[in-house]
Amino acid sequence: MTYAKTTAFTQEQQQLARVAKALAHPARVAIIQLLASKMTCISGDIAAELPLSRTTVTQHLQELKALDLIRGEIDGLTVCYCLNTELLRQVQQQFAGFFAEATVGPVCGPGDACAC
Amino acid sequence: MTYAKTTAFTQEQQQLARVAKALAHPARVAIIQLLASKMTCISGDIAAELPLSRTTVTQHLQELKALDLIRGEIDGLTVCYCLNTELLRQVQQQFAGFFAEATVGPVCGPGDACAC
DNA sequence: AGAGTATGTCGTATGTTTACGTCATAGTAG
DNA sequence: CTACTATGACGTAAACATACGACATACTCT
Repeated sequence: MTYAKTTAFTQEQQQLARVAKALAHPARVAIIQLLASKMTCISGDIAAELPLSRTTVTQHLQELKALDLIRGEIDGLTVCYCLNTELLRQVQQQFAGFFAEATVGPVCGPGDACAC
Repeated sequence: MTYAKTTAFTQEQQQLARVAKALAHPARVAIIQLLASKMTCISGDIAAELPLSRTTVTQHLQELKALDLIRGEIDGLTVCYCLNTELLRQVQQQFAGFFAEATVGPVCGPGDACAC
């Protein structure tokens, strides 16, 4: 196991990292923004809007779906993806908490507040 | 070039993805939390607090440093890492904006508001 | 049924990340 | 100067991510 030594970290850290990973590719960021901007849940139109092959887009969609950040519902021939706004709001809180924690300190530059 | 087709996405999307990638590993999340919790900028003590070898921790530190999320200053024999709170605040805003955009929609479940 | 369309799965080539041992460097202390 | 400590750089093996073409499935329409 020379990889993924994710055990031994807190659940909180692992969860944050997992979601961050989902956002760690421009295509997935773009997908979420797309789904947010269109009220209607589009399907394979997503693929058409991105500069990637349909196969690759499907792959990104599956990744987001695996984390339940988006949901897919079959509607006849097409598939309808929508944001899981409920979960997104939770994630939002999680990130907000993390950043709040990380930004409380004083600015630390050359000769600044930090005690180095 | 079968990888990193990050061109063709907006600067905003790329930037968000870049930072998300930095947070996409529990060790890096832990490092930032550690630096935030200790007022003083510790150095290789970080390695001692994490369940990873010193080499690996250094690698994660370099990754965070490459994005300028943390700064390292040599103080004699030890090195002093501190959060770049200035930049972190910017990133915080960026994520806040993204999530604000993503969470405005209605909840979309089976038979819910979305027009599928 | 048969043609056509929308999706997802599979295989695969290539690039990237993770983790770590070993070595080189540089300051510290005796 | 010599031994010692703290760091980072280098090399490397294994796991993972990305991108995509080709195939399989399933629904629609005539």
